[in-house]
Amino acid sequence: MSKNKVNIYDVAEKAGVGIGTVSRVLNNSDKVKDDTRKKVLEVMKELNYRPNKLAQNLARQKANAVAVIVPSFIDHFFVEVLKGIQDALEEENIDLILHKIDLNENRMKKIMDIVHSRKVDGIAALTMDISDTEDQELKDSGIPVVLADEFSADFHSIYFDDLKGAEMAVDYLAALDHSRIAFVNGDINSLHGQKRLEGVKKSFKKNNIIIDQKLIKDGDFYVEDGYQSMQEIFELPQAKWPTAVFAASDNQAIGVLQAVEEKGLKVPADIAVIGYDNIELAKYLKLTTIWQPMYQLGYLTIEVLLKAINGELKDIYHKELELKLVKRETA
Amino acid sequence: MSKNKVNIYDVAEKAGVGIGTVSRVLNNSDKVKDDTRKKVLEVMKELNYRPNKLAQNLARQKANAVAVIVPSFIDHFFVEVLKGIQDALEEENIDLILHKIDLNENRMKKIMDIVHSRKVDGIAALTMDISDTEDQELKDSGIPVVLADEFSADFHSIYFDDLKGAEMAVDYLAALDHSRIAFVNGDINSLHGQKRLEGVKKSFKKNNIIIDQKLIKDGDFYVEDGYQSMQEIFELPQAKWPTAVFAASDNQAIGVLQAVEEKGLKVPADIAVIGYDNIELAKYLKLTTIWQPMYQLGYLTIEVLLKAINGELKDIYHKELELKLVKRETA
DNA sequence: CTGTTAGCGCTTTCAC
DNA sequence: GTGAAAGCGCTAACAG
Repeated sequence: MSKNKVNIYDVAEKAGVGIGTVSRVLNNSDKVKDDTRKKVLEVMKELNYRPNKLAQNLARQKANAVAVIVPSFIDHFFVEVLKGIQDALEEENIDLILHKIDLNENRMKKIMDIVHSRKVDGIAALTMDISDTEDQELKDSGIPVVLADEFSADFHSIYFDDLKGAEMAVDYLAALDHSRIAFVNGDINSLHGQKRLEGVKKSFKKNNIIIDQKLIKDGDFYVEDGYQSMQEIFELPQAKWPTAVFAASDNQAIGVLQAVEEKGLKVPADIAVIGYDNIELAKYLKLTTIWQPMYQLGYLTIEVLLKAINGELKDIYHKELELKLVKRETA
Repeated sequence: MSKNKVNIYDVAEKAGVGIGTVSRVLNNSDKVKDDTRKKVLEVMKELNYRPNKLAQNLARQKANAVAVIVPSFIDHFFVEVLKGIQDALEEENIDLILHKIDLNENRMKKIMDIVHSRKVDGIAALTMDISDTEDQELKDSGIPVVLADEFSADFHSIYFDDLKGAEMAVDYLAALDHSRIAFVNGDINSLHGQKRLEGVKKSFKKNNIIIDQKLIKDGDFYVEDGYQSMQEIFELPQAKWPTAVFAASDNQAIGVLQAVEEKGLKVPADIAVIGYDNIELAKYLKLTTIWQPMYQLGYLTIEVLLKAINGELKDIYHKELELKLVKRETA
């Protein structure tokens, strides 16, 4: 029977000290005589004592955990970010409570539930655009929040410049002498989708490319959406087909690649393809893409969140992470 | 200033009742007069009161959370499983605390730390083979544990039959008249690797295929390992090349596909490829593979864990999930 | 340096 | 039905 029911009183009694002293050695207080510390430590080991974190947390009014909120669809993008998050958290020995929030449900209510539960000291939200009307309640709660992959004037945020990224992609295609360029966009209702579209248009204008609305598709950021969009493009008269396509995510680029291949066309000879994200797989697919440093995003998000929790941040922290073009073989 | 500092006493006072009553309505106790309940509920809303879960948990001696332990490498396999886990958990409103554990570190110590922290009511461990010598301590702790994708006589476990799966894959290749078959295995030190190798050998024997050790590779379950293994195979004299390869994971199959393609060879005409897992991507790569129902694995794991936590499980639960061959175009 | 005491915010008997 | 009081296991003053 080693059902660990031993608590601080048991240790104190057996060591012949008060519980205050036990608590002190637990918290590495320097004001404990070496002898007593040693004695207490011994008893702890003997009894196989471990502090009850639930009790510690309640007494300290600190949860020693953060919530990470992800959209319901965990895809490659989030996996990369999560890795960064986990690594950053592990170094600090802080628990990661994973919550997923569907786009269609009452997000702010769920978030506020998390806040009020007191089970976390802070929140990292991935790709959650919080509308201005919603955010007041969250702001008022005073809980540290950092937005990853989303900008907000009201919260710490770490983000990429979607416009710039899209522009970069199309510029590259244009430099390769493509003038019939399709854009397979993701969710046009998201800020990401809108900004990327802006970037595409900006580049088109700059490079004197005439916009063909039939070559601009939107859907979502998944593989099937890319596949679907490309299928639709192939329904156009062949003369209208693009010589290059920019997909708003690597996932979609994979779908595009599939569709192109099924058509018996060659990449990049017949149709060049450039993606967005640089997920791990992109390397193996030899996909040219825009690299969003996702791991770094996750890691930095936590670093900032922990600083916020520790009150080390006076102002709202805003940071744009640099995008990079990764040239491989599809464009 | 809405910094939610309101507690059960505030509510009790304002409602003109004792804290016991407030607690009762909080817990939907039936022995509260409708009038008082209504009154208390009103005050709660008015004060925007939410129970402090930290305190609830301490008083109840229950964390309302489970730990999910994953290996440090979160790949597509785990993402699928995680989805199932999350869905199952969400229905029960239980928190998911994600821990990663590296293979090389002191796993049991980390696990026992989690156990003793009291922050979780149970543990779901993915792909963790717990050695017999280690498991005693965990068993003694009495905390509910369920192993996913790993069998153990001592713990609830939900698993696949690796031997059968590998056999199935090679049988299929043999039925396609392949007799020079390479096996690109994963970690040979893992039970999975060993069992799959057994399955391959069993099928070889059954189908009168002579084992060529040069065509049996091992490494790890990642893309690069598959790529690497295939490269090594291509270093053999061309006459020795296989006409088909079975990869122990879809990740590796992707690597194999790459290597084959770079060689200018056609799949499946020159070399057929079959994978293992059926990750989401497999569909788009048209990869023939052995389907391990990963989502179901995650979902069931949580269902079992919650039952164990609620004391609804008398015996150790063991369940083998069925594998299935998914025929697509690479073999 | 160390013991004692009062919380942390809730649940849960135990009386009335 | 409901209030009062005693924990849950720990931290953090407060004395000495």
